[in-house]
Amino acid sequence: MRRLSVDQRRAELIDAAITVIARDGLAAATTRAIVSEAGMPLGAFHYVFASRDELLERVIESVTDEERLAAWLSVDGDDIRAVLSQGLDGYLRLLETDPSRELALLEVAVHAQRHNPDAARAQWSTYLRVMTASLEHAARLAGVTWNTPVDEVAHSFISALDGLTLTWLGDRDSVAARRHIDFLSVAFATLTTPRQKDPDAHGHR
Amino acid sequence: MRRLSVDQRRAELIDAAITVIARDGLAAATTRAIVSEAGMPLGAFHYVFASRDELLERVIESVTDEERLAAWLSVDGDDIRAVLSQGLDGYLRLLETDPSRELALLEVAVHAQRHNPDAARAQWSTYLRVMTASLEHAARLAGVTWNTPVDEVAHSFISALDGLTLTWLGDRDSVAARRHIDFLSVAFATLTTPRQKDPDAHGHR
DNA sequence: GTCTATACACCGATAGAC
DNA sequence: GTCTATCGGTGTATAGAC
Repeated sequence: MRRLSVDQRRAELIDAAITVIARDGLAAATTRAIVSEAGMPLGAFHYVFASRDELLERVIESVTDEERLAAWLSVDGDDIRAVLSQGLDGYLRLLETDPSRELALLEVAVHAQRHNPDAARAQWSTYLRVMTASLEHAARLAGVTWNTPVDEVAHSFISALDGLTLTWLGDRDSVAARRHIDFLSVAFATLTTPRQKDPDAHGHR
Repeated sequence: MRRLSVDQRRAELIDAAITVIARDGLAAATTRAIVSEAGMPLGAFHYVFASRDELLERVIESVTDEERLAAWLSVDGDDIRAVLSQGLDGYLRLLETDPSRELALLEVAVHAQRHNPDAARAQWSTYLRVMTASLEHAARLAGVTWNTPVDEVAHSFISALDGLTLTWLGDRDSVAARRHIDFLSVAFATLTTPRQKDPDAHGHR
């Protein structure tokens, strides 16, 4: 009937899988539930994916952590503490808006950790790279430089973000989460030093 | 043959379930796999539990987060930064020793988040209470007081611990984790102030 | 009370009709 | 290329023998 390209079908199935996992959990995301969500017959599944596991791999890969970090693009201001705080708050708002989606990503990540450690590690590298770029962007905005290697800062920041996510999903306490964000902003701000725009302004020439 | 009390059977099945989940993952923890691990016939399962879900509920309840916090009991020293660092490092060593167990706890927690939010919240309260006590203990050891409400500090600390866990499970980078621990120790130390042992030593009398 | 045997639903995957 | 019908296997739960 409807004639779709293989790539198109793959994309629709990946999308449908994320929807089902977010709504009903990973265990309920059976091949049948996924094709039903996508409005396709069961046969279409194994026509474009070798197995359910292969689909889940593709789900991991498609889950761009950049999504999580999109909040960073809209921040501004010249105070590093405020910039970090805005970025974290933007992410928290994302979390509040769609908690079950974040829970779904967590489920898939934990599943991958056990069933496909290599893919999980690779995804983690991407996450680190994007976070490093975001932190450099934030420092540039606020007119500061990181006084600690930025990839080390990024590691700590990712850890803080993971913790914020897990804790909020557990207690749904947004007030406490925002207090925590304040604490984190101050803590990370101590890893920066003001940047001299012009060496002559402070120089020894 | 062997005559066991219902309570005894329940405890053995819960224990077997944790073993199976740690080894093979939550999805593989079927009733058959669990009774097999416990050395019981399948019929014994539904004799003491109404369903697989009921068992998983009991698993959540039995998973004392106090385990995670046991590391705190062995720390000493009179520098708050060092005490916090030791506590976190002790937990990291626990994580390094038995990663699949922590992964199992994470899987169960995520599952509970979706299938039994109330139990998950209750468990979280316990966690917060124990962490609060640990932090008070740490401050006493180091001769300082928290200058922020201790339950707020505990919330942040749990978030940091959750992040440490999730990040380490993702990248298995112990060097980076220990650098992060140093950062956290310094950051949390700023929330304390030295305590006067004796008012007269500094007093105005 | 304890355990064996089995019912019944649903899983992933495929063969083969169209 | 697309989809229906079905296979073999495994899941939870239970009925009934001991």
